[in-house]
Amino acid sequence: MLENLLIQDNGVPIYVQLREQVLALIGRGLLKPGARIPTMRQVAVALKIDLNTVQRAYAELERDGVLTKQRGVGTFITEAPPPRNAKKLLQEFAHRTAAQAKGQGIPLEELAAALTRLAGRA
Amino acid sequence: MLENLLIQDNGVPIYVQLREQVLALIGRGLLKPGARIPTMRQVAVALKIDLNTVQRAYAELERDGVLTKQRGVGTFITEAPPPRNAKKLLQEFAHRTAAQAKGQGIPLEELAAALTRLAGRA
DNA sequence: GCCATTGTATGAAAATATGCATACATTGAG
DNA sequence: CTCAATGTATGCATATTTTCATACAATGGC
Repeated sequence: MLENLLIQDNGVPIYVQLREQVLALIGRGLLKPGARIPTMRQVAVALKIDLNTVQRAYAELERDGVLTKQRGVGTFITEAPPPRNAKKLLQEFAHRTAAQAKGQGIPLEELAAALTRLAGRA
Repeated sequence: MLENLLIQDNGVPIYVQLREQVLALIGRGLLKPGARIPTMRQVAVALKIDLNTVQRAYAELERDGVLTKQRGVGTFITEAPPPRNAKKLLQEFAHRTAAQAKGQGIPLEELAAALTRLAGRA
């Protein structure tokens, strides 16, 4: 997985870049549920960033139910996605995504189409 | 143009968000070469951010040859701006969104449907 | 039990981002 | 020339981000 990570000096905080890239890898299916991901120390060394910075990224991913950390063992992709009030969650997520897309100048129709295509490949 | 700008509290520096969104608007064709864009003060007031922050975003865009600032006059899109790939932007955004949705346990099909509904109400 | 591995925690320092206030410099309209 | 509009610049305060150093805690293999 380490070879798929790249930290850029573009003003975006390192922990944000790392968090988004892990999410992207999961989305592409390169990281499957239950899979082990590199230790925080490995990531820190490989990307030449601080352990605390990795910790922050991992912590946020765990807070979002994406990762599960096990002390002394390692960190893994969460097996079952967090089950919550699915409808409310979906609506909130959709609105947030719509706002982000609008900010990027991306038409919602095109985004919806792209997501449908991605869903088809699952 | 101001109505197409949206600053979020997602850890990404404000000046980065602003810079990227201006680039997105150009790539989308909503800002054409030679067109005048809002003054830095207008942006600062409209988005409720600091003048210095706008200045930084505009400065980087000028450094990249995207904008041309004229003291006492205004700021304009450079006549021959570097091309921006709208498709790539959409794909990247879609993948990122898909990853986030997956991490939240949201089926892409449902998200796509929800976004389509939101698009219809525009 | 020992111990290497891995995650967790803390405190300090430096760099960066943001807001706030203020002032200066240039341009064009009148 | 006068003046409003606009970009440019500076200093200070605060919060955030990152690095550095160091230590603690739990797990599993031996």
